[in-house]
Amino acid sequence: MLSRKTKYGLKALTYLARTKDRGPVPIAEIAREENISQKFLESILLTLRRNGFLGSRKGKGGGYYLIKEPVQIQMETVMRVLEGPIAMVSCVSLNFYEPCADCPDEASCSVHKLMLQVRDSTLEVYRSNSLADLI
Amino acid sequence: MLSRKTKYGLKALTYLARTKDRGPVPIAEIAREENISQKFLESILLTLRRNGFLGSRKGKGGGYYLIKEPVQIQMETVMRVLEGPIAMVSCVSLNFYEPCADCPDEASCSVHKLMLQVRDSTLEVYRSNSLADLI
DNA sequence: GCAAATCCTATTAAACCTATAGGATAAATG
DNA sequence: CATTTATCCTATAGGTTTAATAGGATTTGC
Repeated sequence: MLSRKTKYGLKALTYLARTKDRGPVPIAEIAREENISQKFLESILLTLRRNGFLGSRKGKGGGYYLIKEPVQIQMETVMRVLEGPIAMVSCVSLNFYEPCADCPDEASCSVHKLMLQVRDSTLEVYRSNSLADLI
Repeated sequence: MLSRKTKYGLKALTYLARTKDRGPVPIAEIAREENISQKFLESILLTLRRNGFLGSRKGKGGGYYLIKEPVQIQMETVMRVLEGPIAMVSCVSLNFYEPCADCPDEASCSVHKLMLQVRDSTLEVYRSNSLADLI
């Protein structure tokens, strides 16, 4: 299941992409328009900023804004930041690899074999979608 | 992340597919060979039996066994039984559909759009793999 | 100075996952 | 028929994660 964090993060990014000519947008507005708990969204936008997707301005007239073009924001990166590993098991993870404690041999592991295919096909979806494609 | 329940369930099914000519295999053997907690595996095999994948025999010489040919056991079905919905959000789920409470319009929802693609590509992997393919 | 906003940490409440406990039931065997 | 082997079944503990909230500190614009 997709976490709400990711869901809300994607919605916020989309919202900011749609309003990108308007300058900084306050959290309160995004939360209201997208039906998201404001405080929760606050922490999500913070991580998106810390990970280089968003810029922010404090004070009156402030808010969040995209610091890249929507076309340049790949879902692969977004998903890793919000949701974590794309792979369903760590032993097939590209960025978060870890061997399974219980599994003596990856090459002969049925779970490994199946999850590798799932990872590859999911990755292809994320790689072929930028933020611009979601609008 | 894949739950351990699913992981163990897949390993057990694979084990039973490999030993399918030997008749019923006791839980204890599978647990030992695949490094799985026996009690936990017990409950997993129970659900697999209740869902029509396995048969069982009690008492001495008893155990679990496949009641279909490995080729006929599709990963799509197995995954639904063990892991639940294949979709990452309920609004794109084929078998567990539920509308999102916070989302006024699916057609224009970016999350919906992306997750639909992920579901389709994942589904294709599960549909093109039977238990026989994992051995 | 005041209001509007982000920034940041901590805490709670609920849900879910993994594993275990403890026995009930059934079958095979000598 | 007693013993052993094995599944069957329910309940529950313990831990982890997630979602949301609380409460204030800081910065900015006017």
